[in-house]
Amino acid sequence: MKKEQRRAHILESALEVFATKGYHAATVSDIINKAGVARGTFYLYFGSKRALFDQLLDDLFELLHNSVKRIDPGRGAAGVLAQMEANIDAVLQLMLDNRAMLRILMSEAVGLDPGFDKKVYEFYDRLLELTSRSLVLGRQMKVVRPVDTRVVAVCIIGSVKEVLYQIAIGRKLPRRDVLVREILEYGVRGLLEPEVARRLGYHRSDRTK
Amino acid sequence: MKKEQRRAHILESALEVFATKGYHAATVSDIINKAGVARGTFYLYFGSKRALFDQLLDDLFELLHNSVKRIDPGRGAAGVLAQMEANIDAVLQLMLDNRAMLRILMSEAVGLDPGFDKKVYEFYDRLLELTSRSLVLGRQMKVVRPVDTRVVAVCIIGSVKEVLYQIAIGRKLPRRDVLVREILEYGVRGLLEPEVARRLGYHRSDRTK
Amino acid sequence: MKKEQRRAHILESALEVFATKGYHAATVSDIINKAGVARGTFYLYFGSKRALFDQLLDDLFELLHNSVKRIDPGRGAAGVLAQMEANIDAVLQLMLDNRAMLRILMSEAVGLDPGFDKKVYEFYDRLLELTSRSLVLGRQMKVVRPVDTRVVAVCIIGSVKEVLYQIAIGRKLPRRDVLVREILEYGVRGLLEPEVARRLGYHRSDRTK
Amino acid sequence: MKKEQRRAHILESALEVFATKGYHAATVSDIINKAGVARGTFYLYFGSKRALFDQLLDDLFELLHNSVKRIDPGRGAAGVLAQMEANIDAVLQLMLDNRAMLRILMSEAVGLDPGFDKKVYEFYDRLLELTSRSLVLGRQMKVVRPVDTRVVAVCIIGSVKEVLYQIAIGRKLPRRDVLVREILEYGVRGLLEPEVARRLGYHRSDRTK
DNA sequence: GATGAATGAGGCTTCATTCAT
DNA sequence: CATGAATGAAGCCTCATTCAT
Repeated sequence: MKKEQRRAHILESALEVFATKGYHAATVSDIINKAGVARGTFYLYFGSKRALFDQLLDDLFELLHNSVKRIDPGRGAAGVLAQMEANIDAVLQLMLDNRAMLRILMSEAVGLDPGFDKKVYEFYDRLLELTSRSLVLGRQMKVVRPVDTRVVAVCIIGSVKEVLYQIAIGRKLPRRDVLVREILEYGVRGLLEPEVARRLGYHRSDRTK
Repeated sequence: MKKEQRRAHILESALEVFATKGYHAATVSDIINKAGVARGTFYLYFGSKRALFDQLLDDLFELLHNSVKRIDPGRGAAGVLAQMEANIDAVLQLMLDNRAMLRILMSEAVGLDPGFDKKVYEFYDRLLELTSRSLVLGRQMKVVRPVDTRVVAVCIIGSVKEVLYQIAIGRKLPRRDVLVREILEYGVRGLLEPEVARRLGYHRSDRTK
Repeated sequence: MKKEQRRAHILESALEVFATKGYHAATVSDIINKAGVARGTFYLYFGSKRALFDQLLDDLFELLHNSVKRIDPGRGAAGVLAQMEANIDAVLQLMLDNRAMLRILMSEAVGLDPGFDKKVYEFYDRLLELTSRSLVLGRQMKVVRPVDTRVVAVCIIGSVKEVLYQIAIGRKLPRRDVLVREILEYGVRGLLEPEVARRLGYHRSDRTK
Repeated sequence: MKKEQRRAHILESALEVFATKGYHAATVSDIINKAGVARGTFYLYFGSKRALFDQLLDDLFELLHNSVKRIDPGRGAAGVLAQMEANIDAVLQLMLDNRAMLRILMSEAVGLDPGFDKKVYEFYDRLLELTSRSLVLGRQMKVVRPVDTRVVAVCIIGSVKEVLYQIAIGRKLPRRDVLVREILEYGVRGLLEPEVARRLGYHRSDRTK
């Protein structure tokens, strides 16, 4: 039991160090100093700095994955929207409550090396898959207009990611509830005034403008 | 003249190396080998590896910035949309034509260190500023419904960025024209069928659902 | 009783590990894994990895020493030869039956550090002393021709050692009885045909060729 | 040119360090301190401590190999003996003139790791091959009595090696000329007084004692 | 200007040994 | 007695940068 605590403690310390200095600038010395353990202890629990970061990333992805629920179409269009909202809210809440993890996801886990890239790629793959599926579902329910679901899924993920990224690099944005609402509305109703949309030919569902 | 060519040659070589191996994995040796110059020569043209990367990033940001035109409201709602489309198209074209730069932007320029973050932050700042301004303009023209322009600007940027990111990490997405259309339509008209939007109360422009 | 068994068990395990991986490449972890004891237990029985190896070497040298009997001159020239043969045979048998120890002797005990060298030096010293003494005895019995007993003793030891060394590094050599016979005959009668030796002036016992 | 000198200088310094402290105990710091070069310079010339030692060993083996000449049977039995003497003399001279190399060969190059063992094995292989061939030649010339040439070749090499080994670990032995004579005579005429050999049945060339 | 040999700070990792339980 | 988690000294190697030619 003590071991698991120790391990968790080192992991936490490393998380903070990585978030502050970045993966490359962070040294094992930084981590063990912060954790207050000996050098050897570090390697007792983690095979390498890289392996520890791997672990951190896996944990983060698992948390994120768990906070996103698959859409249940059973409750109609309004229900689907509510579920989408809940998902966005959960992701934002998770990441905003843990800025260190946010920085890891948004900065450190990017372009580290092919091995990491693969892991990140696969994570976004799962996320895109979930999103795409929801869009296809929406199409079947005649709720979503004809779109290229692959591309639009990317746009949706991108909106959430960018909000988080901007927060990660320090930009001040509104409170979480506003963020969720704006992201969602931007996605579902778009930017135009209904009246204008109609006038510009955006009132039909087909692609022939 | 000769000097400027040499400098450009080293810069190009470095771009490829950084894009292939990433900033940290790329060594000065890699760069001078690719460029075919001596080690000392490298430092004759660039103060440090870091300074060279700075230069590369500045160039990239300038290119990107130049490919985005400020929206001219004089040509009405349809004109504004066309200009937005042109901007998205220009950015995609620029980056798709230069995968090395795309990789730099999407991977290497992220989370390098606080100094770089500032540069990147400022770039996105200018971009967000432009986008926000367009949105405010749209509001004034009564074309855009009431939104939090700061947040929505982030969403728009995020959509474009994510499309580019997914391409950078190797995902196959449709041709550029499809991408532009989908991004734009996702943004301006949203996902919902007009009929559904109306039913769900998304037909009014105000926020009181 | 139990303690002595445990100690012996660790010693055996270490012997195998050292023979397989070599002294330096062998870690205490390797040894305790093979022995199935805890790390602390190791240090309960042996002061250090080095001390254990010392022990192993002492045991080996004692075994070897015991397998070499002092020559009894009482039984004439033929008896002396038979005793020499028995000694060589005993050493070969001992080492061939225990390849792990052979490897230790031939590889690991060599050039470890000045402290070990002393131990090894002293072992060979005793061996050379025994051999030299036999040669001196042979001279007194007028059986051995005039030789530099110190040097020739080294040659004799060298022949046996090299045969063992070649076996240790994996060379296929004939069965033990052939080895003993060849080593012995090489030593006592030399290489030349008696007729040739006579012709070349090797028939006299003195040094004036 | 300067580079080759630098390289040779580091090599020499390393040779001394290895001879004094042994391969494992010797650190790269020891070597660069002795050579008076920076750490990086070491790695400019040698990929690793191991690679440098490899080089040292290769050089040594080449020197040794060059100092051993293939026996020319054209000059009769006496000529063959003279050539054998010359070979032994050359090897002893080479090694005695360079105690550092002697220690490397006798101590450090033994049992280092499988890679090194192979190199050493192959060196002795070539040496044994040369020696065996000479023995076969001697048999054909009816100069050498019937022996197992493989085993006897090992004995011959062993005699020379052991003399060198004993010197390497610090034993005082006679001057080189005495060593050569004793080794040679031990090999060619054996230990017995001709008279005794005859009496014991060692006067015939066949194996039926 | 151009070259490339030389530098050395600093990083990661191993592993023999200790000691509280 | 036995355990195994913890320790930290010490080693190897990399690579951005400098500078004499």
